[in-house]
Amino acid sequence: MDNEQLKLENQFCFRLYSAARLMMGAYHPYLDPLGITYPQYLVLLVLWEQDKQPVCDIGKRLMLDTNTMTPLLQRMEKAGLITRTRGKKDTRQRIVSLTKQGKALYEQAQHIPENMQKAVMMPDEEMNELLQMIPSLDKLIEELKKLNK
Amino acid sequence: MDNEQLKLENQFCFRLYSAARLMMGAYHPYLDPLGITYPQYLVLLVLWEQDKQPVCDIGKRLMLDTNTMTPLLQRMEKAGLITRTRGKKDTRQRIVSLTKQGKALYEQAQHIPENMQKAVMMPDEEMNELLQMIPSLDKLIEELKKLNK
DNA sequence: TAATTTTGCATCGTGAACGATATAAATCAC
DNA sequence: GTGATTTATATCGTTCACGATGCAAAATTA
Repeated sequence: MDNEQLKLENQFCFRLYSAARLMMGAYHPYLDPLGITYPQYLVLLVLWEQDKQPVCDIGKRLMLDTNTMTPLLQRMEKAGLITRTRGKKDTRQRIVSLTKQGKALYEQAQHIPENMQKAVMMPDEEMNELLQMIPSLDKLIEELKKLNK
Repeated sequence: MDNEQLKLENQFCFRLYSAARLMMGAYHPYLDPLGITYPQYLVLLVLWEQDKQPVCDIGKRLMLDTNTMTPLLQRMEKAGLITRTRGKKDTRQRIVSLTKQGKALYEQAQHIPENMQKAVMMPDEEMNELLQMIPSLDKLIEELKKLNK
């Protein structure tokens, strides 16, 4: 079994997969007190930017289909973070709105990004390396989006 | 809601999370014919490098705990890819071994890495950008591993 | 307008991830 | 060697991710 490309060490995707998992784990200390999970945090980020969006718009931002979004939003509704009302113009749509509680979490989330940054405790130099990855990641994501269609 | 750091656009983790998901999706055309999932592919990569390993060693390589590994391996055993035998020296251990079928998949997996690379269809320049990310990703993973302990 | 296609959402089933908890075997401390 | 601790694995419950399917409303086409 000597195909170098088939060694775990040489798998780019495994690194992405691991980094994403570990990163989500690192959010736990900051999201647990708010009673939300990482995907729920992402939904809130979208709604904090713009309240009252249909499910499909949120899904497009997060690149998630309704079979993932619907149960996720149902849990958030049960938790009192959002409401899901019928669209007036297009009655198929479910308009997702922040509740008072969902809006209130925004204040508590203020310091999550900087706390995360501090938590990783990387020297500035390494932090810059990460920031330099962003354009490459974005290009990759664009390619993969095309591929997954 | 004007905290720039709390915009989805500025979330490094969201990019990781999305890239990892989409990348796994891109593996589908190559893994479906083999009847395996991406995490199962990772287990096979580890076993193809070195057969007959206890669960914890595989878990360490993949950075996954037994609560993820055990069900994953049980499914792979049911699919006839591996066997799980008791360790002789340490009877607590489960030694995971490739079956004939599990070994045979190695041949079928030979071209997955290059096919994936072709599928993404990135110009060499962008591919190099991705390869340049590897050291930074590895550093990040190391930091996060410490953090998740 | 009637027929067709597309869109928006929901449901179901399966496979991960992972926190919490349990259990037995191995190791350590004294 | 006995008691305490650690280690290796397993189980359970919850939340995601996602393929497949269904359905009704909207948009398109005939």
